[in-house]
Amino acid sequence: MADTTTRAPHAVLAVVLQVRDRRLEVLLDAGALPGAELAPGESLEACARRHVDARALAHLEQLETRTLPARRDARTRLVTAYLGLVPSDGAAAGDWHAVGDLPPLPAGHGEIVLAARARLRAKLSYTNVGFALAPETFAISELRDIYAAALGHDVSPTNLQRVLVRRGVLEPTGAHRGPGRAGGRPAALFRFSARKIEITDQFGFLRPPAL
Amino acid sequence: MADTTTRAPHAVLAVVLQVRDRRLEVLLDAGALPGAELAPGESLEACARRHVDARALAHLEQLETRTLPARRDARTRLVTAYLGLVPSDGAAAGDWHAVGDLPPLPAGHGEIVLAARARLRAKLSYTNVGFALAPETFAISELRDIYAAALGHDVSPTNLQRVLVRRGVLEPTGAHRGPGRAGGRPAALFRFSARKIEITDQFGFLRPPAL
DNA sequence: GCAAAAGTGTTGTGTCTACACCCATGT
DNA sequence: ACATGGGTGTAGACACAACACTTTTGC
Repeated sequence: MADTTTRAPHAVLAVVLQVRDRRLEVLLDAGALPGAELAPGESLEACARRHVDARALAHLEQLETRTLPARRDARTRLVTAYLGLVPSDGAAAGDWHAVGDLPPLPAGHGEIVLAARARLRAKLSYTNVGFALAPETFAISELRDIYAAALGHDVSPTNLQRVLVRRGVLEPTGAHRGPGRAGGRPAALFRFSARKIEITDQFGFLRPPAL
Repeated sequence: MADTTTRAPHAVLAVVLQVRDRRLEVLLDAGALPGAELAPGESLEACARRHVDARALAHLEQLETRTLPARRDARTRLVTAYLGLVPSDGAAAGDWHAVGDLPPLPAGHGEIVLAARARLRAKLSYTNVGFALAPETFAISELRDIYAAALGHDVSPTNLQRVLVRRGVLEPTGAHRGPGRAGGRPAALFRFSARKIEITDQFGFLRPPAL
């Protein structure tokens, strides 16, 4: 439309995260978080997907909206940040950097990445978001590596399996993976029973009375 | 500034909640959520406080940003919603309505109120946000009524006290409230040990190894 | 003493951690 | 046989729900 230039700038940034080689990585574009100016009539979510390989995104959610100093003029500049997740076997094209070892970023981008990681860590504990980081099917040891990289601490495969199966988050496929070069028992393959986000641990306390 | 009218409209709405008479209530302004257009150079949070009695707000946090249909023209209209909380003994001036018995609201406002209530309910379980709904000091039975109204289900005073004290959220003041007309044991008065939000139940599961 | 309101004791249950042990495969 | 990697059994810790019981007040 002709009034495009009369709109105050509103940008959408995406923090796209992935686990590869046991590290949590974020997608950068020209040394910054990928993003775009919101076009007239465009939804925020559509804008977030615009500069990301949308097919690879298994999950996308809004993080927060901030005012950032503008790059050129001094006017208030609004930025809405999104968190996107890509499975570890997804098309990994792009400029991925380990979170926690990032190059210098534009003002504010670093904080947004940390907010995204904090959100991911919290949601791994009480939702099934893991599906968005894991391949379609996987062995528990593979899932363990993904959780450990995302959470930043070691995870016991024993308990990971039992917790997620008890909650109904994971289900066995019946298939098995062949053992590696050095032998070892074949690993059972699992899948996430749902591939969209759900809360799996609803009540921290104060649940409603049984009757 | 002279360029005010050239900015695309970005509004900030506030869902201000309060418990009064054992009901969760929301503040309305002229039949809609209170809000304002963002002024140039103004922060989102300052804008949210602008049309609310800012002294009474014990807590304010951002909810989400949406695109809503504009009221007059057909352009995309961005709205950032905030959740504000007022203690039950705060200055209650304003047009308060019971959540769940609201008059017809502008498009989208109803959903935002429900999102705010859902956020409050979740955070009551794993943070100390209760401080923002409760008076400075209170008896457990009073806190019970506040939690029950906000959560929408009955709450046991026995367990509420033990859970919150064990977590270090509540602490006894040592003072007691005189008994009512019909007698009864004097109630001990408590306070929240912190008056800003903290996470009190950090790990739902998968906590880091003990050593 | 009795009713009312508040607080404590105690038991049970569910969910998680930790760790020992058992199973299936390759060499 | 034995090393390697995967899975199961089980005991203990912890936090919360439920409910009975005791304490402190007014009448």
